[in-house]
Amino acid sequence: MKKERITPRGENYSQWYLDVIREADLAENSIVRGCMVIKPNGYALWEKIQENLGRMIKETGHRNVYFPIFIPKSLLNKEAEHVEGFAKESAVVTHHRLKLNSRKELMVDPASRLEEEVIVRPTSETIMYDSFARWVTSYRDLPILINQWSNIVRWEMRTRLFLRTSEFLWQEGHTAHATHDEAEEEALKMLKVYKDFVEEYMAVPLISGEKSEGEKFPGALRTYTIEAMMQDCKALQAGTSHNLGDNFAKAFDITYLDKNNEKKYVWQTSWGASTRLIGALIMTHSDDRGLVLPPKMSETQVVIIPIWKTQEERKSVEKVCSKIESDLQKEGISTSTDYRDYLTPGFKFNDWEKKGIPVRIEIGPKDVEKKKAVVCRRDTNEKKSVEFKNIPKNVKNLMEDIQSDMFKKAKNFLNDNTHEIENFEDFKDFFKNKRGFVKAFWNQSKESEGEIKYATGASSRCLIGEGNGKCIFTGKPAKQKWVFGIGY
RNA sequence: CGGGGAGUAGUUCAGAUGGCUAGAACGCUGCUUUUGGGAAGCAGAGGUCGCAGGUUCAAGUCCUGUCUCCCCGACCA
Repeated sequence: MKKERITPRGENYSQWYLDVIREADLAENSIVRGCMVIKPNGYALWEKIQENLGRMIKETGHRNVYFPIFIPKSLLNKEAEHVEGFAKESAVVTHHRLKLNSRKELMVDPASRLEEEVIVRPTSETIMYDSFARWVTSYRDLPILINQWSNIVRWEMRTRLFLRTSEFLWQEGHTAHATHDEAEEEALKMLKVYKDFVEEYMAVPLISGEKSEGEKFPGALRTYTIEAMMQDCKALQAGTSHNLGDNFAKAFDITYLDKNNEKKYVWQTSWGASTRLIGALIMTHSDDRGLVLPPKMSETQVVIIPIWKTQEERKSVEKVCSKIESDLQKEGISTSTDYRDYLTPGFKFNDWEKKGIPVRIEIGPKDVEKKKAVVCRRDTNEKKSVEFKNIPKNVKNLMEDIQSDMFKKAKNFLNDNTHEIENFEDFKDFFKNKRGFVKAFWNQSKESEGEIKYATGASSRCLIGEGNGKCIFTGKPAKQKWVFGIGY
């Protein structure tokens, strides 16, 4: 029996998002508050990120490390802004033992109270930089270029699968350099790596630039961001890269002797991207039939659906399927054939559409006879009949077409919903009725940012360029052009 | 932490003013017929009605307490 389609976008965007995740079997809420269970289909997406972003991180000279999940409270306390930024969302370990009480119930053993509480890492700057202080003594030890794949805990009040969970997976890079300029170059280089990965592999178009004072990372000198636009026109911060200046070097006493035997502080960067990227992928491309995956992010790129009535037909169809499957694999295309015999073809079509598999090939008795198969692309639902011998080449081209068409479609959407606005009345008017990115000149200050947010719900996303114009808020001459939007 | 809503089968929910053996749909198991866009019939399995008290001849339903979850805000990748 036909079930209702996935909730249409627009009516209830957040419900639609959750439906896509459920129907594609990516993840579910855990019984642990605010945490997420990532199921195999969802984890496969994370593995694509690890594989490709991970390779790009290594290619830029960084090596992987692992630091403890626990951070002594005293370490977290060392950088003033940093503490303040994370204090409100920390999970704290206070005891190390449980015991059974007289009713055989488990309880915390009060005798096991830790002398110093440890914090479950909300990010690893502090625990890593404590080590950096010992690793660095000479200019010859620099630069330090490391990366860590790990989980992170931030005790958020409100959570949402992939976008904001109390525990999430991420990658965090940490570097130390001899000079400010070298650190700045590194921060920008890694922002570029993120942008390249997200646009090229995930087909998610971005705007990128520096964050405002109010939005920057606690403890950073400057924060750079990549921002994506979701289909409800809200902005999603998809990754950040920070120039930490010498703030942490001073707090953790990370110093080296330079060529002139002078003691200097190091200059640092950190940068991270998380499972939120998966949320960005889902919200950028999915439609009312479910998830849509770009070929470069899909574990299975082509699914083959065999169709038969009689056992004889089944034999000849399966023979053709396995030939086509091996032909495709020779072209480097990952395939899967759905041989489940207790389901109808219609059910399977729908099943794989919900999962976002880029291309479906239908092969039945009619096709075997004509030596042609029906090839259907997920992103446009376009079907065509292709001769068996042409399938490998055809599908290979289709992979590239889908990848670039998905990017173009999302890019057009972003452009169509980006506007230039020059005065605050129009600005307020815009966010009253619509959503999207607004480019405007702005003399940034924490106070005006707060007032803009109060009046419109929008906040600055990033600085995108210089020029001459009038500040959107004060009307005074301004040189910086910013992008504003309603954020996730 | 503010404002709403909900806890009943694996899932989504229905069970009005208390009343017979607690229901449906989907899912699950078996058999049969099906199979080119979410198949159909028949037969089954599956429940401490969130938890703890109380009122009553009788509580999923009323009262008190308590816990949890969801949605919208404030906070954040």
